[in-house]
Amino acid sequence: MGWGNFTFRKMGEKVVISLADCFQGYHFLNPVSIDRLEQISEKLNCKRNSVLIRQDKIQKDIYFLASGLARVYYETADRQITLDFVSPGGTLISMNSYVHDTPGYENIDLLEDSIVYKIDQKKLFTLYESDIAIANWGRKMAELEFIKAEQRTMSKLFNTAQERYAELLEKYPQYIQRIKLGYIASYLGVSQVTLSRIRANIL
Amino acid sequence: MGWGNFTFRKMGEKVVISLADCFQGYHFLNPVSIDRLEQISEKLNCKRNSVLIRQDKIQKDIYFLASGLARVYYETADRQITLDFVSPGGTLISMNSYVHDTPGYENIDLLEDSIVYKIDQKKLFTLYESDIAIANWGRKMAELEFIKAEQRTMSKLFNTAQERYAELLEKYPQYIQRIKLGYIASYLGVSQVTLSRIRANIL
DNA sequence: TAATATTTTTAACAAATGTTAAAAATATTC
DNA sequence: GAATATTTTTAACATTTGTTAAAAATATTA
Repeated sequence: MGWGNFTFRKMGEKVVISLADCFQGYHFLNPVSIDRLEQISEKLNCKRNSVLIRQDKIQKDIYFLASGLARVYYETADRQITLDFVSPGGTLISMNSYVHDTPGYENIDLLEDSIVYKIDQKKLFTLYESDIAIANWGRKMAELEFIKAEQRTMSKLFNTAQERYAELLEKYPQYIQRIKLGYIASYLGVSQVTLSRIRANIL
Repeated sequence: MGWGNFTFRKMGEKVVISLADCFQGYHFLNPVSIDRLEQISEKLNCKRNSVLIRQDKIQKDIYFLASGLARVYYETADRQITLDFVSPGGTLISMNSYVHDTPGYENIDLLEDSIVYKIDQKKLFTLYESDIAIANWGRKMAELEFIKAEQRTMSKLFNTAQERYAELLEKYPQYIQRIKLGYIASYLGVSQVTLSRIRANIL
């Protein structure tokens, strides 16, 4: 998950990341193993507002976002909290579902028309048992996703909402303008009213 | 720590987890692979208040806590935030350091005299390349640590400090009484004064 | 056990943020 | 492009939590 590490082209141009680059984003992989992973992948064209993963459904498969934009959020009866925005090259996964075959916590929606690759979990688990390069790639994926999640946690613990908003603006101006303030506010951990106040101070 | 310690000794319940059980906590492992892991492990007897991992040092190795109690925390110039308490059977790791060989975020101290096993990261990485069972065990470790961290995040996002304190009390009554309120307060994400108010309400 | 040090609770006040509701701005649809 | 719907900002007020400092309780040391 997370904002991909890929540099953006000119504003307005649509970023498209290849599936192989999504894989290699975690770890070097030899061509044979890449081919094996591609064979258990399926390309999907999804419309804006599609729901990829729902917290009440078992969603074992992994998605790689080739283009578009996604939002990851948790939900209770009365609240919805945005955990992350994911840009092309990023991974969309409900780790709990992927690991335990049970419903996870996260909902994942697409905020834009997107291209995603779906990897069949069952077939991936089979590859883990037979291909040590893929097993280590899968290890690396979990490790790096852990670190990304940890960085988000750290940022939320130690930086003010104002600092984090400024960071977002600087790092991803092209996306922020397309995302509803309510989503951003819940990502920052404040109410939308407070985010409006922050914006009024900054601008 | 008088009162808590007394209770503990009286109950005669010092928990000790074997190294093999620490390993198997993540995933089944065959005896041959367990043996390989044990060969790169070192048993350490550590005193209360020992520092295992410091955020400003590279600490690549992993520790398994066989007995005792540990605290994981992040620190800045003006604040210290407790992330987790770890009880026997748990793993002590600075994931960023373990993965990237760079200083991580976490400090880990022992709150009690403890027995820990240290696993040499370099040798572990070598095993990952040659033993597919260990590679998948390492994958499982990262995946399950991710899920544990996610659960902590979820709990902090959706439960009140009061609810989380009640949970702690129920889950680790024997430990909580031995931990300073300041540590618990920062784990809950409130000031110590607020935690005192919570306790006054509950009791 | 007395003396000292540490930890926890309480009190008073200040500051920050949430809530509700209405107005303004912007986007979408026909 | 006008009408409608959605999103964002602003205002007023209430509530929560943090801060500081002192008192009380508990633990440690000699």
